[in-house]
Amino acid sequence: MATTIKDIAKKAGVSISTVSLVLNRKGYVAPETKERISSVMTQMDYKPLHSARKLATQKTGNIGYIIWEGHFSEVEMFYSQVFLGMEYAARKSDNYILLTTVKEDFNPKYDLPRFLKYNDIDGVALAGRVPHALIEYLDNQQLPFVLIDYELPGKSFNCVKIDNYNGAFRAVENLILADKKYIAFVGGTFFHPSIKERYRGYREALEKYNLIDDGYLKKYSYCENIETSRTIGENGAAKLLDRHPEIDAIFCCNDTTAMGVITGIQKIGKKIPQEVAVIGFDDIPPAEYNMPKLSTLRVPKLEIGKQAFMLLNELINNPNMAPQTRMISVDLVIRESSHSESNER
Amino acid sequence: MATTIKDIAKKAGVSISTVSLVLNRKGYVAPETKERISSVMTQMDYKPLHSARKLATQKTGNIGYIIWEGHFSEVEMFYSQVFLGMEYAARKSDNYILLTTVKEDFNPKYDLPRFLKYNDIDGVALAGRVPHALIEYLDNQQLPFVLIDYELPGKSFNCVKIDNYNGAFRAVENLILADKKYIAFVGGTFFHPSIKERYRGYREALEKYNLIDDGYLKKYSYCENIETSRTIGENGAAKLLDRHPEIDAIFCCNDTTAMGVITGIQKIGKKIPQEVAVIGFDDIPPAEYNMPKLSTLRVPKLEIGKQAFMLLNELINNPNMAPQTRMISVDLVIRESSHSESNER
DNA sequence: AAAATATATTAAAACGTTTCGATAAATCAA
DNA sequence: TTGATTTATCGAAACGTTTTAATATATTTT
Repeated sequence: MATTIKDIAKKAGVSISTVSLVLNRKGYVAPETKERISSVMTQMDYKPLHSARKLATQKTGNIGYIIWEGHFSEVEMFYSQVFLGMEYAARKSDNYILLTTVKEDFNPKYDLPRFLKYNDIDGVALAGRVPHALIEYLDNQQLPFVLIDYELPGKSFNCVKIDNYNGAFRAVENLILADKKYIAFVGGTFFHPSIKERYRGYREALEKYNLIDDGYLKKYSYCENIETSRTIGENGAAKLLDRHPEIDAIFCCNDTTAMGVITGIQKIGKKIPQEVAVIGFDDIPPAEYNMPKLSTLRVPKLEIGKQAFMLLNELINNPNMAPQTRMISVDLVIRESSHSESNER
Repeated sequence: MATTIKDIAKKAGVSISTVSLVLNRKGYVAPETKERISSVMTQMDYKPLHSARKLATQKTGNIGYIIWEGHFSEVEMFYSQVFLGMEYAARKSDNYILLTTVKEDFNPKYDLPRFLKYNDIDGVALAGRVPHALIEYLDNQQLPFVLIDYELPGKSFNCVKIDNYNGAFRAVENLILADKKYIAFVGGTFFHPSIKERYRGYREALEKYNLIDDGYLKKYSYCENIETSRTIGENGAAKLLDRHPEIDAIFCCNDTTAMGVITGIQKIGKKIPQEVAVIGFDDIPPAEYNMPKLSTLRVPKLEIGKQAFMLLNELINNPNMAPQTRMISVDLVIRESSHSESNER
């Protein structure tokens, strides 16, 4: 039915091998032959059969993308952008990305994603916090994998990380230079190393300017030990501002939380950013459309996906590569929810 | 390297064909032989090679899932759940879902998703509003496809639809029975037939109870002709309540908008639901965690995905099937943002 | 002019399955 | 007992590529 390489060969008056050569841009083939073959290919709308190619080359051409089910449903704005980044990168090469989720009570014995169970992938990307049992499994299977925005203390794996520490530091420093004196932190679960790092950046910026004293962190930071969400932000802002009305800025562990913080502040009736400034982290799509527009640290999510893909590709072609970690830096983008430093003076 | 069907055959002392038969649960094979082969398979951790299978069966085993890029980034809470529903369904069969996005200025001549360009799929699911040029292309190519939560006036395609009309009708009726007198509508773009239908349900419920007069809709409905989002809700609530303080309930075209409406109302300082009740549509994950918790129409997103997958499968196995549309019904779930009918009396 | 090298093309094997048709043994119907 | 049917197994072709090694011609080097 569909045209095959044979049809092309016949019509172009050459052998199958030659057609294959031009298809793969390999070996020597005379310019005029190449030209003729190419034109026959487009003319006959030839599409090489994926499975046949993959069978011959002994690659699957697939890359797995695994994420917690909860993350995908709730924090997804972030990780689905990363997914898109991988997808875009994959478009240029010959790969498909298979996205799947994994349950919170994952057990590698029973719940293995199909593409792992059947070995239908050349490599795997793990997005965000992910079951450790899964990481272990991949490590044992010698399957190439990269961690995205996650790491395991002690172990050194291939990973793509965000420069959380410096981003947080810069944000808080910006608030300080904008003359804010009581800068609070609102965040969610500390299980995630990224959140930890953001908190550290916050703390150390305060230290640098000697703003921190014994009780400071106890007073001014609010964390609920669940996945970060808008609700945490709203609760946090309410409680914090109630107990400590002197707070004039809040740095949030991410944008979702920050948007919650903003509605929390607005309900109390305080002006943003004049009375309380807010800075988030991530720059997810709605941050820009929020009212007021959210100041935040732009994490280049597509770029992260791209880097993950490229790293994974290297790894696939060179399985014995030494583990590599790529650090992605972030940009402070000041919008309406905080003053820009320069506006301030 | 990896064990092949040959290895299994040799070790089990049978032919390749027999192994294939047990692998595919086909034909006659003696119970004890089957048993022996099976145990050899698990023992040797045999994983049939996908590409070889697919080459032999002449199927790709892939299904494409296409969505507008903007939709995926913003309205994604909804369509990504539908995607998950397909993924779950696909897990039980032998399919992978390839998710890809398509740009707003899509042109089938240049921007064709790779899996379409190379024919790497057996069928395609189109999520939500999607470029008409794409639908046309698929139709011409005779590729099996289903529309999810979308339809084209005039043309009859395979699709999975939400019972938008009845859902909206029931929600508004519920508000009426809870003694609300001035029920507004806030929504986004009418390009999407689902939104249109929700609006129609709203209107006809009012008609049924004779609440509607000449100027009603003009007065009480607010729509911005862009993709629906939180911002529309906030703007809508602000303007509507400013001009018409008598409004005591707002029915929203979807949850995202409804959550925006809620913050809008809260900023004005009105009590929800006592002064203004709010009902959304979709029941996306954050609806439940909103403050107050959002009353809404639960759309079974996973079920939609599942139905789409099943319909697509039927279609793939029987390409000449008459176009079918499956209507998925919705449930009214009353939470804190509106009174339950019974609470009211 | 011979030898070496670069260019151009191809035949055939290989990749790991499924499936068709053949064969043979076991069971059943007459 | 014979012939038909069911049960069980297998050999071989087919699926559409890539790739290796061989062959042939053209070009360059000696």
